[in-house]
Amino acid sequence: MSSNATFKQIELFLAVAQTLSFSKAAEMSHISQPALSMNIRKLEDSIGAKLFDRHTRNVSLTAVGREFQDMCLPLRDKIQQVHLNIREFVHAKKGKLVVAASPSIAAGFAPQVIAHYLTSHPEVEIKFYDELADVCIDLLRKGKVDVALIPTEGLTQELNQIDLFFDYFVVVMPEDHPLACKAEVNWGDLREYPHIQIRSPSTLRKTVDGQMSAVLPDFRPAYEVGLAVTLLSMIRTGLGIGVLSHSSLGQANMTNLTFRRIAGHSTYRSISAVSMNDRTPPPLLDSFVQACQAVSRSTSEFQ
Amino acid sequence: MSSNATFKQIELFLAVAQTLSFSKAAEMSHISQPALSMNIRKLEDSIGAKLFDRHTRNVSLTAVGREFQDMCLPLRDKIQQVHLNIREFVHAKKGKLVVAASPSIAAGFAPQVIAHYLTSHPEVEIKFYDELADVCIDLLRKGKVDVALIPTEGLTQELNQIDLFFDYFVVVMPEDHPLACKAEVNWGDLREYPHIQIRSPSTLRKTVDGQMSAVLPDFRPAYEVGLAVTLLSMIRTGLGIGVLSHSSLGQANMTNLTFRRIAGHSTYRSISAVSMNDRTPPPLLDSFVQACQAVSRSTSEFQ
DNA sequence: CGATCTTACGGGATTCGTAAACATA
DNA sequence: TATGTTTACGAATCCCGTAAGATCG
Repeated sequence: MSSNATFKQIELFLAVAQTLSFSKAAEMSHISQPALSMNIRKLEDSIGAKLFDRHTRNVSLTAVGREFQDMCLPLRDKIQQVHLNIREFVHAKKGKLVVAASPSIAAGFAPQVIAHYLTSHPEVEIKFYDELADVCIDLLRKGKVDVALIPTEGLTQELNQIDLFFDYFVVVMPEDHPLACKAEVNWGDLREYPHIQIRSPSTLRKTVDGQMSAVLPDFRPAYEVGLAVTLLSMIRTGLGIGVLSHSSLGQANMTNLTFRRIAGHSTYRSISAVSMNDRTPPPLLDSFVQACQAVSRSTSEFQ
Repeated sequence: MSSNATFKQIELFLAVAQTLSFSKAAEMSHISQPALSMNIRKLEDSIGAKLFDRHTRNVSLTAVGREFQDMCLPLRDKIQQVHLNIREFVHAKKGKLVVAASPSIAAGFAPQVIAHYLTSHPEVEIKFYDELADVCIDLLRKGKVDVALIPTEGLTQELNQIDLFFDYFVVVMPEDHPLACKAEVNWGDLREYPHIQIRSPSTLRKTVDGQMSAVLPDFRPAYEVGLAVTLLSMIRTGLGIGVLSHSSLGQANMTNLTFRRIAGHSTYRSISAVSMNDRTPPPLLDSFVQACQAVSRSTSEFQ
């Protein structure tokens, strides 16, 4: 009647079924033989049928016992597999990790980190979102994402932030552009040239809008585009200049283009690995953040 | 560290994972909420990682918890399936049965019983051996066979025997054979005609040899063949007569042949369902033996 | 008589439920 | 403050190991 059979009882049953001896199975299982007897009896009671025919010198499986053995052997395999898998997961040997990054980070830093991470953790399955920073934080809050690589400004305390590197703003222009003569430029230098911006309200966009408005009250971009690739292409044809983050240029096609760092205030932002403070981190998170730090230290464009 | 997780703990974990509430899960599982808390804690300890993030107003799965849930859901299905299957097996709804029969029974009675049994127990899987009675008993002893349908003579006490029907010896001959004029024959009537026998040392063969030797000291068959079909064919062509059991003729081609019952002593044998006395019978055995009795009662050729 | 399983029994660990404490929205 | 989880603790239960009993070769 009762449906409570224990893993241990099944293990013990299989030991007896294998050895066809209570005493040997007890020794093998490191329990006393009477205790084993009782366990088998309990199991038989819960099943409602004898599993073994025991005579003084001979133990043999009944028909029900044989059937039960046939069913339990794959079951034990499954249980052991679950055990093994969860151990590997807990010990951060394999697992799943959901990563988000804001657009500019997704364009340069994040892919490099993921590639680097997978060389040392080939069994890990990474799901990646490239979304605006606000969306990343929302995904974090909802628990859809384990860690976000985003610019950090005014994060609430519930978010745990580990700084990775400073991402400088640069102005991108054709190689023969007048500004290319200067070693550094500042926000004021930019106001004379038509701007091309990415349409989405990214943190970069907001910063540029704010700073440009300060030096040119009725600032408006000449063009708005959806993708960074389009933006660079338009700059290359001489339609204007644009502000991007230094870290995102590593993966871009920069032929006939050059860039200059912007000097002054609000000319960089701190990029961090952000996770939820009050949630237990996935075991892989530590090693992933370490990979982020390793990449940010070892790669010149993130320094 | 410890690798002991209980079925119950997994059930409780899944309940909490489903409801995301300790109190609801406790109520659903009919245990107190603190007890549930403790079980989850034990499970977490044995896994070595937190499964839930609990805050006062909010319970959510950790990454490890999600992974564990993904692994446990199919595991629970498997466990429930084992439960269901073993229940069906114990309650004789489905299962396996290994049947053996001696050659003459395998030729007529056994197939009819099996066919009849499968109409009422379509889920049962029957394995069938047709072997000499001695071999059948050997298979019984070795536990390879659950029940044997064999002639019973001098069985030891370890064998449990349930009588089914009397199988009479008959002499088979061409329709125009001189003996066909008689309503009954006796062993002495047979000595004047050439005998054809089946080669194997079946119980039938042994009986015939014994009885014929009594009436004809240097009795020897004119021909020995391997199969009953061959024997009948040779009788049909007039090469001799042969003794078979009545029950085995039902399935045979008897064109141009007729048979007469042998009168006197040692002219029949008792056919029984034989199983091991000291072994727990498979749950299906009872119903199978009942099917044997039903067939032997309802079919005229077994009366 | 020896090997092997079962029963009996006492002690220790486990587990449960009630009640109180604790933590957040 | 109200809701929901954890801690504390006493009692009941479970489970194991030792020792004795039973059974068959």
